[in-house]
Amino acid sequence: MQFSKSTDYALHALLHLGNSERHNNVGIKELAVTLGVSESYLSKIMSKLRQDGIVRAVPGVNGGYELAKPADQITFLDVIQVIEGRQQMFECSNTNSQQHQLLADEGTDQGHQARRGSECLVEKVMYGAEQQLHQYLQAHTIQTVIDEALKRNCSGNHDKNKK
Amino acid sequence: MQFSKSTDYALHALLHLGNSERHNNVGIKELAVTLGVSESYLSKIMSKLRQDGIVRAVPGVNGGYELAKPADQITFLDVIQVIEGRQQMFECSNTNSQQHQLLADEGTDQGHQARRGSECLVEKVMYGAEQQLHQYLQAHTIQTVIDEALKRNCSGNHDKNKK
DNA sequence: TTATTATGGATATTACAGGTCTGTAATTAA
DNA sequence: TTAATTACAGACCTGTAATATCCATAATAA
Repeated sequence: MQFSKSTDYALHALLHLGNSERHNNVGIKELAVTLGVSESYLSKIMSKLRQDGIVRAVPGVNGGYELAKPADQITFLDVIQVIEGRQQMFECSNTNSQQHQLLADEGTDQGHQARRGSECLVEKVMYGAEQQLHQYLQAHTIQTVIDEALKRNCSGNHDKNKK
Repeated sequence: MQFSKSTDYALHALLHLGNSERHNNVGIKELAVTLGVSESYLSKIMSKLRQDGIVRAVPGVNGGYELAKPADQITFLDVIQVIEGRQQMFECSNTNSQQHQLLADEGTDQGHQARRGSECLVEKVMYGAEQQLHQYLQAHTIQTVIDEALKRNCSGNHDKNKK
């Protein structure tokens, strides 16, 4: 139950792109060095982001990556779903087990979402939890973090002159 | 980014125990058949639950498992953390990268929780999201689901006479 | 004591995250 | 046009964790 490193890389890469938006674009080499990860691997991740319309890539000399849309329109949820996939975090392994016969008996199939077969009550709770998570992740964007960083730098530097 | 099958098994097993609480305890054999999983594997999971004080186990003839505390005191979060572990879902891989030097500059180490080194802003967002998830999971217990099942059975049967 | 039941260790198997390498395509500078 | 640069796609490798089985052992009740 952990987010993959790829998600970590993706988020940090986007943060970097969002930060240096005045420069046209950033090459994979610079990104890789900044994040401390190999170019080969990072390029895989960037490709995914490109295929999903999060970044734009220009090949050739002086090419590189740039955000495909404003930083405040790229939510954490977007990024995570591109990298981790869109399958739900919990799926009941056997909705047909005796367990469900007992509990749901003949589970009133007008239920919530008319999923395949009778719905699992455990899955329902887990689904609700996931929605909570998604809601929060959707409310936070790349821009959110950039703003936070700027704020911190200002309030941090004005009397934090440690020399 | 998926919950393991073990978590699925654990939750369903506890649900079963909570349901047949009037009977003293339930053997691994019955549990395994009910859930449609092998005894060997399920017993590993039950052991974890026992070590964490979620269930009690009695060996010997007519032995088995029973809930170690009332079903409304066993939260989904409890169960998940026993099975999946208590590590946080997201950890920034390199807090010392150039990335963080740029963004956090010298990240004001009176920060939120005084974690090791300067705190990562990405991690901070992810941590917030995880808290949302935990909050929800903590509000739902084994009893919650049992109640839901009973409610559904009642309202489902009174005019759902499909024959 | 004996049958029963859970426990723990060892071991296999599989899937996947993480990562490297190579050749190809696209673009720009010369 | 050519050459250098850069992203792209695919094949491939590797270690680790999830899933699962089997067996020997300990504990308990009849």
